[in-house]
Amino acid sequence: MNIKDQNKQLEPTKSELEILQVLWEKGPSTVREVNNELLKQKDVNYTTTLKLMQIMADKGILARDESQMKHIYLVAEDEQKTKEHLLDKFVDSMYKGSASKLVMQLLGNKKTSEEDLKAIKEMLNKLEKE
Amino acid sequence: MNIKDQNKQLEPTKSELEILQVLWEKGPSTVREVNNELLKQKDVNYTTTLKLMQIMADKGILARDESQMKHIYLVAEDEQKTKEHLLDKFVDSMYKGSASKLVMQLLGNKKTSEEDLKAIKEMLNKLEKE
DNA sequence: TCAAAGGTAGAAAAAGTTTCGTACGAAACA
DNA sequence: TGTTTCGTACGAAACTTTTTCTACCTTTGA
Repeated sequence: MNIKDQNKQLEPTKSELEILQVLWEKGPSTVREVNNELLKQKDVNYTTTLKLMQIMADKGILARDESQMKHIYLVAEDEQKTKEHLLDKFVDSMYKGSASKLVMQLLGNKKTSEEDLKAIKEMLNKLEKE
Repeated sequence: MNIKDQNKQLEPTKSELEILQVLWEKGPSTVREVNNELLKQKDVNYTTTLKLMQIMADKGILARDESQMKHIYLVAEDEQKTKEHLLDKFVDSMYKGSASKLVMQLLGNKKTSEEDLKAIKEMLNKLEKE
């Protein structure tokens, strides 16, 4: 396995990410459950979701419990770790690794709410004390 | 053109993003120049880069000056705007739109340097005064 | 002038991702 | 028991993205 392949394992595709998000939120689920969630956002066939989740299981992104007829899928990797990796990649590629640049953009963005600002300030204060 | 298509225009693919990054950094360039930069990161054929940039020009992501034999390509969209859009999308999909969650992850990350922390604090102070 | 080097363009192949059709097994139940 | 419902598996089709091949034009310089 070369470096590129290693990265690939850590880089879910767009559709895979949608499924991961459902599983992160709902916890271990059957294909049917995941598909029902996805249906709230978009039109998608049951077998499509099934196929995708099977592929993800093959890749090692998901694990599954096959002891029952309705297989239960769960995320194999740690959610925080995966997000951290994706965030890192994003910061690196978009802001040359500068976290402050990203935050600057975020704060300059109208969509950043007052609450968010407050939460960020509190976080920094807390960090400072440590 | 439907909404999905509009979004698509704003969403460069992975390879397209690599090219955008070069152009953001280096400014208007020829295909050869861009390709040389890309070669520092990965193996890529000249014609591949050419083709990609042609496609991007077709899509309107890039503009080009054809007055000379060596066409000069430049980014058509505003860099900040594009990054903002991509960041928004990222926050939405990964952190359900919560900027503070993203920052929290960023700060918890070992890769966030002291300088970054300092810069972020200053930024917040500045924002507070306004 | 002619060959070599370096450029663009377009078609098509290759690779990757997503979607769908179909087959078939297990459970539920009239 | 038979039929309906709900599940998985698998292959192929459809679509998107990336890469390559080839043709041909322009510039340069021996």
